[in-house]
Amino acid sequence: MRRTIVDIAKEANVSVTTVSLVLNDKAKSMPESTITRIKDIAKKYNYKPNHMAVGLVTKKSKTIGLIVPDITNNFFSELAKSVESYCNLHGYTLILSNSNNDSKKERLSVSLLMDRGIDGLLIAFSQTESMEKQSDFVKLLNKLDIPLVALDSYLEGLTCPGVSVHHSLGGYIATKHLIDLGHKKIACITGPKSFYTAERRLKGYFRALEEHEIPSQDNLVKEGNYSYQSGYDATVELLKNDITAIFVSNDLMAYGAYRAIQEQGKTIPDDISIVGFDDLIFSEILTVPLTTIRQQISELGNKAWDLLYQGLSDGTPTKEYLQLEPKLIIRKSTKNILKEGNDA
Amino acid sequence: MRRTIVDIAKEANVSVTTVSLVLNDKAKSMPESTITRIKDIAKKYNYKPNHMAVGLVTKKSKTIGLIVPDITNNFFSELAKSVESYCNLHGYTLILSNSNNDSKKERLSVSLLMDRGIDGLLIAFSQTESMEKQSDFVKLLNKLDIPLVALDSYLEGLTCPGVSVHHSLGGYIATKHLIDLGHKKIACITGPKSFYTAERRLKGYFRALEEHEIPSQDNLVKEGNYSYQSGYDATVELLKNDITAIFVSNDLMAYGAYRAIQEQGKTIPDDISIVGFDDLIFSEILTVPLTTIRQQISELGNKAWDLLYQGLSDGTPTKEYLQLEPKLIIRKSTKNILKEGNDA
DNA sequence: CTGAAAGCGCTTACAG
DNA sequence: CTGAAAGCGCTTACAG
Repeated sequence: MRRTIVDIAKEANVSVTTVSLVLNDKAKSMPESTITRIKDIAKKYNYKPNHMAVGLVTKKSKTIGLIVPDITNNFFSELAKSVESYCNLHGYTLILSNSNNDSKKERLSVSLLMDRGIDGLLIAFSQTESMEKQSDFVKLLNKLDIPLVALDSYLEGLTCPGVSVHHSLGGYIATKHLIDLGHKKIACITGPKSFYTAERRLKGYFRALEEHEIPSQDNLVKEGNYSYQSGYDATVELLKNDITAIFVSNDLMAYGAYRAIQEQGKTIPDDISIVGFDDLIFSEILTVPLTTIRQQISELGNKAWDLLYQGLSDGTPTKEYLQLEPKLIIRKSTKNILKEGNDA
Repeated sequence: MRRTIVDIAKEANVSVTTVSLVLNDKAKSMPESTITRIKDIAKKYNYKPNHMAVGLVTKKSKTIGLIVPDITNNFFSELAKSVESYCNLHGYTLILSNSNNDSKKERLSVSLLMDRGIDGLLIAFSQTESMEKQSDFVKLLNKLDIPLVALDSYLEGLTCPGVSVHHSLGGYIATKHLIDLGHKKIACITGPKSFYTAERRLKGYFRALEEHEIPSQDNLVKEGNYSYQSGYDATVELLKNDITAIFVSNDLMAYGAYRAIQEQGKTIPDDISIVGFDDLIFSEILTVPLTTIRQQISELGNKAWDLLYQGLSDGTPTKEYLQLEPKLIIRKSTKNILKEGNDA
């Protein structure tokens, strides 16, 4: 049977006030004997305060919500894992919610979680909706009376802090790597342009080209939807042009590109160099291991937590949007076409 | 500002009792006018009952816990997604906890969740510990006063219901498929034998062999740890024998097998047929798509929820352990070696 | 320094 | 049929 603070007070012959004070380490000058007596009894019964009772009076649930588009996506499960560990470390519990890339479900999740009385909220937005429709959602979010942090995504007009990998820098680094290897005819397979991540990565691609005075060509940029099949399809199209390299906006599409290239009897990296983005575990074990951009997800979770915790502790209300440095992982899918040597 | 039941009672000129009754649809013969008046006011203020207050008096948190070894593993994230959707459907909230394959952390999670006042618990056990050490954990679990269901794993002596894929049947089907294709020299790469899943799958392999009067050979069974590298290593060893097929206990190890086979200049399925287990998304997009055993994870989540819900609703206390039928997905990595045709 | 008491926002016997 | 009141298990001003 679960004991209450009253049970302990009785057994220790003190008031519940005293028990509460002692157990919360708020007892100042109290006889050491009383303190140990109370603590001993609490330990004996393995006393744990009733979470709901505490929450009712303190108005804190010690719970935080995390909304992701799809926990099945490895990026988000890594993120959830990281965030969960930080939550636990600080005595918070994580409630996970999948929006299934559906903005309706996303809004529903927000209100469900709010009704639950979460103390803070982390959201990785699904980005499948037009800006206009989002504007009232943004308004709602800005009015929330709990700290909020945006993960790996952003909505126009949001006033909360956020954190993501520096996607445009990633696109830049990937493209620059190709340029440094002597490539000039560099295509790009981007994700849906309405996605924050895709748009930023594409921007990096353009910037790298521009900086090196390589004119960009519309027909060398194809839009996929981050799926394997779309990577395949885009590559089939792209291969009709005279290209030597492709920057692919995520690894999954890069796998599709591999297939298309192989089917055309061409080889990687001899005929076509490929750089991906994400560094899925499979990228390393491909027959031709994929050169790609790695996102440091656990660091992302760390920063996200820091940002949230700042809000939770009512520190200075940071509104900054952090961008973490992505990392180029050079493997075997890119080749230097200047010298007669092999890869990078 | 968040309204309370008192605010609504005042505005509607009724008692809080009445408001509570109406809002919980427990009002029997009450003037329709009063009901609508109260409901309208509630809607106007977007009233939501304070979750902690309700919980304090009803002793229900409408929260359930899910402990998994590693959410980063696609199997568990699929499972979590499925479970979460059923929870939400029934008005429950899911708290996710990672045990990181660490039984200490697993026990900690259980007590943390219990302290939180969850109404039910789903656990996919990490199976990295000896049976003896587990026995007190089992005792603790059996004493829990909330419904519990075991997921895809089991501990000796547990008295709760559970559900998993019928692993031994999966191993059987996989091996029988190979036998049906004319193979007789069939190796097996198993997972850690201390794992429930690995042990069961291996058992299925043996049963299929036995039923077809193919003697099993110790040197044709290698134990891996479910990792890519271990699949590779095991295959290198196995290839020293005269074999024509391998049943690999999970897809990731099968990928390692692919690499080893390829490095030896052999081809799949012409020289070696391979059957995996899991059906990861990558299995389909391999150069030689992998024949494998698919676990129907969303159904698993469904059944798990049903089992838990039965306990939650205090129905008949089922103690059954359900085993779901696995599905053979035939692709290109297995070949019929009897007739001169091609694959299955 | 300690304890009695109010109060957090609900639900639910129990009277009227 | 309705409402006053007790009570869920805590925390925290406020008196003594």
